[in-house]
Order: sequence, then structure tokens, then C-alpha cells
Amino acid sequence: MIRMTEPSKITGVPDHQPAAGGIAARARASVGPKYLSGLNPEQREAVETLDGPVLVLAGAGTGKTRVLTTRIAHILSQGRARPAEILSVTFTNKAAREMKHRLGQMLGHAVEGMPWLGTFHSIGGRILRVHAELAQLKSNFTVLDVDDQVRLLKQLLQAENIDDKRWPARMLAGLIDGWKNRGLMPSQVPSGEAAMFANGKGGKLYTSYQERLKILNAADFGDLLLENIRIFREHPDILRQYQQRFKFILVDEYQDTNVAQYLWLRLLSQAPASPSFASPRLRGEADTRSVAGEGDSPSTELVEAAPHPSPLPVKDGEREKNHVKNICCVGDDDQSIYGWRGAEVDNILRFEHDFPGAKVIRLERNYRSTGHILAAASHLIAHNEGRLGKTLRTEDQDGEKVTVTGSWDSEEEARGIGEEIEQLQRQGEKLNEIAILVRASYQMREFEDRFVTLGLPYRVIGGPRFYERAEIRDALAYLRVINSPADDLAFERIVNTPKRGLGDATVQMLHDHARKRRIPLFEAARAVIETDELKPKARGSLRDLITQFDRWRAQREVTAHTDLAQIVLDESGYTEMWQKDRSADAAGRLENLKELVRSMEEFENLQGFLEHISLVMDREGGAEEDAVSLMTLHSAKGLEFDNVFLPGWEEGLFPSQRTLDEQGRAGLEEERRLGHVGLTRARRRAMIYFATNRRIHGTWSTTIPSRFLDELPAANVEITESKGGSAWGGTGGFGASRFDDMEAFGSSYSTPGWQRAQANRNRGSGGRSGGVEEEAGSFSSSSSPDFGSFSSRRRGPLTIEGELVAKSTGTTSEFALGDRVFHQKFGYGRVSKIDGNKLTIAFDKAGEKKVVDSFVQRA
DNA sequence: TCCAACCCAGTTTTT
DNA sequence: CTGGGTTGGA
Repeated sequence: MIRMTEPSKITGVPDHQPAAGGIAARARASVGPKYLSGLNPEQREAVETLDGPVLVLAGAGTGKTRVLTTRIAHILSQGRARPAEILSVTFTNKAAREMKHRLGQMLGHAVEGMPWLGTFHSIGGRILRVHAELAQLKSNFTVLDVDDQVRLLKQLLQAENIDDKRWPARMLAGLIDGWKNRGLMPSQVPSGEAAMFANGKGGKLYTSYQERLKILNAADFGDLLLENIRIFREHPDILRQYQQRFKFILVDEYQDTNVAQYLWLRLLSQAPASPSFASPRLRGEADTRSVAGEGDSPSTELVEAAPHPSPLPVKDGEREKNHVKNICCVGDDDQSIYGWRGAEVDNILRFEHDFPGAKVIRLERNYRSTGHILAAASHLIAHNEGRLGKTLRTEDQDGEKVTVTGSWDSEEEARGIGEEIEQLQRQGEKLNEIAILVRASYQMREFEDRFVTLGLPYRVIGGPRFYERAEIRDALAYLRVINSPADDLAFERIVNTPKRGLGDATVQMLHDHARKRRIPLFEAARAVIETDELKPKARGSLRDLITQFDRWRAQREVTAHTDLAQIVLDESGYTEMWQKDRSADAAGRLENLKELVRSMEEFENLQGFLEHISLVMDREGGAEEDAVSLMTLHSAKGLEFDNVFLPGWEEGLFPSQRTLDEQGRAGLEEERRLGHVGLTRARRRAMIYFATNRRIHGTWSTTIPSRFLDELPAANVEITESKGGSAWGGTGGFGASRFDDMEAFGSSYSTPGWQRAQANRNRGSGGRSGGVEEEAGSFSSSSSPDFGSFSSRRRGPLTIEGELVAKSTGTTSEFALGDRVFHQKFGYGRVSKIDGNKLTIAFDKAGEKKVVDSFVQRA
């Protein structure tokens, strides 16, 4: 059972990978350990070069994860280090899990867990908990999510009397996050930048934000690394301890590291400096002085500590090779797509400079895509200037050319792709092997509507992650308040959720009280209910809430933490709140809550659960069923599919105008890398689309094809007509030939959705220029008057339509007019019209929609 | 305190 | 055109 979200698909390590080429390699392979067999010479070199800094430039589909895991296995089997002496960092939990999984397979569970294999943040958090007191925290500190962060900043803005309309808390959160990404503590923020926010108050706000965090015993994501860096710099003995512990360091996705992560790695990667041995000054150390002397004049600090665009270069001769630990960074500069989030492509581009004597190994053999796809992707990315340069090659066949298809508008684009997917499905392709990769998430809607109409199963990848969902955060907030009564942010979050009549006024009052007496909100509440400052109603419900919390805390001693969570959710009325909710996603939310409680079992106790949850939780595994995947190009990184659709290649959308405006040439290059990532997701077929007209913010505008289309090599690309026949073996072009195809397929494949698609297709690309007026996701076309002009010309569709009519007059639908139904996407509604298996439903929330009956169930 | 009518702004996302 | 957030009335 392999599903798209399964770890095994994250990076392609195909079974069909040829044996290592080259006589020497083959000879070695025959004598080497078993895990080395099957590696190609470059991969093998990357695995076996254990000493000194190594940069593995691993192009898409070249077996990057395989190299990383095999390298760890090699280190262990060579006895060079014990599991606990290897630091191995990834960006995502998914990647970390995947590595653990593969290591387990490779080593046959011989090695008990790798304690230091994890994400930057989880490892940083772990280290910070050990030395929490050095960051004025307790070891059980809370990791704040974005919501908490923003709420806290809002309060600070209010306290400063800053108009949070003009200076939104979210913006400040972004700024602070950016500073932290760059490794800047409040005192190190360049004054110009600090002044940008709220007329010069930005820096001060950052400072007071940090102070508040300490009081709340909380850290945000940025702190997990930044506080590590601070501790390492201020306490060389502690740093040395970690330097000695980690004999080997491995880094995944190095191209995505930001400055803070870079500094963190740099500090850890230095050979432990023995007191008797004067170690050369490294980049990381140079900064130490400025931070250590925080009271010093700000000017020195600014000069030294504002590493932008990248920290100070290491001067030649500053370091000898044997002072750098065995660090191996794996990455692909051509897949760096997170610059806007603080990632510094520079880190990977400057690796050799930062780590003199570094061995650079290129993995260029691609085991994923066909020749045409690879050529197209390589050509495209070759237009970038800021890159180290790799040329992907494959021993696979050329395969099918990459197709480029123009459509009149985005709706036709969605129709065309929907149709093509059904075509592929007919050819026996699994929907799981089909993906649509969009630049911006708003493009998804059109496809969703289309797929709902067609009854085509699809799944959206990405979107809000599990622990980011409101219901999960609410539930966690309850548990946080139980765990630590001083967690004001959590208390504030749930004090009136579900509604208890404790609104802004009450909360404000509690705040005043708490601030005056310097006590947590919860304690303030306890005090306030003894007074008559609140109206009886509010006072009563606040008292009830506090009594409940006291009871839950008492229960904590005698109840398993999972049971406690269930009790809290039920008794607080939180479960009930969603049970009463009639909106479409209420059921899903209740399901998520169950999942949350279930997931708690993996942890020892409530404390342990809360400490890890914010770092480790991610979205649920998703259904196993066969479905088309719909996601952004960004979330597609690391995945692969046989068939990949790339819609929306238009100037302004892709490359995104905003990125171009804000980042200029660097932005363009990042967009191009995004295109490269998109293309290289495809194993066998890559299909690019562009539309001439697209609705942006509600208004239609004409667009021009993306410049990236011109950058594709003509030899590997085929321009098809608005619904190309040739892509799947037809004669191409429209008119009679395509029509024949339809007739041929009509007999064996005749879902109503498919038939509608045929009708729509003809309407959209043939007769009229638009389709603009058609309501998205509706069935209007199949019964609209102009269908006549279509059917009068040809017999085929008429027959199909005949069947459809015959079907609709029968009593095939299990639904009756006025039935209450539930739809996965639109929620509850009432059937207002029935036409065969097509239902018109007036949804409570989503309005009137037409859907296939198999998509709804009786409510 | 709560809900409904307005108004405005509008990529990409992990931890 | 949508959704989020704010404002105004009950």
C-alpha cells in the first residue's frame, strides 16, 4: 500500500536503479557491505567520504535520501560513531520519519533509534529544554503557534497605543520571524529595519515581545534555534559539550537553511576547541563577541551581527580543515523555493567557501523521469544564473514530450484537464499517479469544482495542517491551561469557547486585574469571582469554568491523560459545540478531535504530549482511496507522480508578478526553480497549460503565456491544441478526428460527468469563445439550448445525451425532492431538483449547487 | 454579548 | 468573487 503521502514516495529510490557503473566501482561493490550495492559511483562516494566537509548536490530524483540514510548506516557499521553521536537534521517531520523508517529497514532494527535525528526545530527545542534556565525559561516551556504569537503581539500593540489597522500584528509577527530567521536578537536588528514598523517602535516591540515570552514561559519557533545560538555563544563549555558529542553531522535540504540554521550548524560543526588549543576564529565565533557583550555599544553589534545577505565570510586561512567536523550537507540549489521564507540559497552556493577543503559531489543521474521531461526541466533551469550547475541525465527512454496546451480561459483549462484525466484513467492510469500542481492555492477552486461536477475523486494536499486547525488548537489550549495555569494565551483562547458569555469586556477586566497584581489570568479570574466586579451572569459562568479546571487538574492525578482529554472536551461543552454545528466541516472537526485524543497515547503523560505536539504533529495520513492529488508547486517538492499537470503558466501568475516586483531577478530565478521542481515531479508525463483569460480578484483579464514556456527546448515539447488529441495518441487538432475519439470512448465510458465534459469541451473550444457565463460546477451545459447546435451536427453526442435522458426519467436516484442530505464539501442541504443521478441541492451554507448523487448521503 | 451586514484586500508554507 | 475582520444594531 503505497499512497502518495507515504514516506517511501518522498524521494525516489527506485528498485530499478541500475547497478553501479564503472569497473572500479563494480569491483568495490562486490566486496563492500551489502548496503552499498546498488549505489552508483557518485552516490557511493557521497556515502563513503566520511571525513571532512562534504556537499552533495543532489538533483531531483537522484536518490538523495538514499544517500543520507546509507551514509548513516555506513558510519554506524564502520564503527565511526554510535547512534547518539550522529546529528541528522531535516526540515520536516515527514522527512525525519522517512529517514528513520528507511534506516530501520536498512539496519534491521539493530540500532535503537537515532536520538538526534529530527527537524531543526525539534532538536533545537530539545537542546533548549536542557538549558532552559539560560534563556530565562523553565524546561517545560510552551512552544507558541502563530495564533498565540499574533494574539500576544496584538496586546503589545494595544499597550503601545499603536493602530493595529495600520500596523497589523501579523505584519509584526512576520518581521520578528524574519529577524529570528536571520539570527538577530532584538539588540542586533539593524536600526533602519527596526524603525520600519510603527514609526520606529518595531525594535522596542520585538524587545517587549521577548520579555513577555519569558514571563509566559514560552518560546516561538524562531526561539528554538535562536536561543540555542545564544546559549552556544555565551557558554562555550556547553557548546563544546555538543561539539564533542556529535561526531558526524548530516543536513538534509541544505538549500533551504536560513541564516539562523546556518549559524547553528556552524557552531556545532566546529571541532571542539580544547582550552589549551587556540582555535581559529570562525564565522559563528566572530559573532560571539557582539552577543556576549550585549551591553556594548550598539554600533559594534550592528556591524558584526547583521549577517545579510549572509554572515561574514571566513577569511582564507582562518580555519584548517581538521577543525571542521565531518559535516555532510545534501541539497539542490535548483530546488530552493523558500527564499521568501528566509532560506538563503547563498548558504549552499557558498558551501565550499564556508567549509574550505569541502568535497563537492554531484548526483546527476536521475532515476525518475523520462528523457524529454528531464531535458525540458534542465533547459528551463539553465536560464538561472545563480546556480552551481548540474546536468541531470537519465538512462531511461525519451518517453512522451512535454505538452503545452493553451486554453481560452481557466474554466476551459479545468475542463480540459478533467477530461484528460478521465482519458488517462481509461488507459488504466491510477488516479493516485496523477497530480495537478498549481502556483497559487486559489487556482485549486476551479479544479475542485470541476472534479465535484465530474464525480472525480481528488484530494487536496497541503492546506491547514492538523495541529493548525482551530479545533485542535482549542483542545490543546484546554490541556495547556490544565498543565500550566499560568498559560495566559491558552486561557484566553478558550475562556469563551464554547460561548459562555465571557466576552471582550470580561477578558479585558481580567487582564487589568492580572497586570495590576502581576498574576496570571487564571489566578486573576479566581480572585475576580470573589468580588462583584462582574455581572452575575458572567461571574457565574467564570466560576463554573474555574471549578471545572480545578476538578480536571485533580483528576489528572488519577486519570490516564487520554481519558482526561476526552473528559475535558466533553465536560467543557467543546465537543457539543461542534456536534451542534451544522456546517460542512463539523463532522471532520469532531473526527480530528478523536484523532488528537488517539495520538496522545503515544506519549507518556500530558506534559510530554504538550512538549512535543507543536513540533511533531502534522496532518493526518489521509484516505487510501485512489484519487487525483491537487496541491501547490511548493507542497509538491519531494513528491513524484507518473502524470503531472501544470496549469496556469501565465505571466503574472507564474512567474508571480508579486515575486517579480518584490524580489526582482532573484525572485524570477526562484520562480523558475519552482517550474523546475514542478516538471521534475513527473515520471512519465508532464502537461503544461496556460489560459488566455483568467479571473483575478473577480474580474476577468487577458493574460499572456509565461516566459518560461519560451525557455523550454522545442525539441522536447509539443504544442497541442486546446484539448490535444496527440498527447494521448490521437491525431491532434480539433474537428472530426477528436470527435471520432469521443464516439469511440462514449460506448465504453459513459459516466454523466464524462458526457458533460465532452459537451463542455466542444462548447468551450469550438463554437463559442467563452464559457465565461457558465456557472462553475454546474450542469447547465448539458441541458442548455445551445447544446442543440452541437448535437445537430453529430450523431454521437446525441446518442449519449439520449442515454442520459433515458436514465434521468427512470427512478434511479435514491433521493427524493426535499430530502436532507450531507455533502463532504458543501455540508448540509435539501434536494430541490432531481435529474437522473444529478441533484440540485440548496445547501445551508454553500448555496445552490448541482452534484452527482453519489457524492451526497442522507443526513 | 452576539450576530449580521458591511468593507477591504487578495502568493507560495514549515516548524 | 471570496473570506476575514470590523462595525453597528438588537
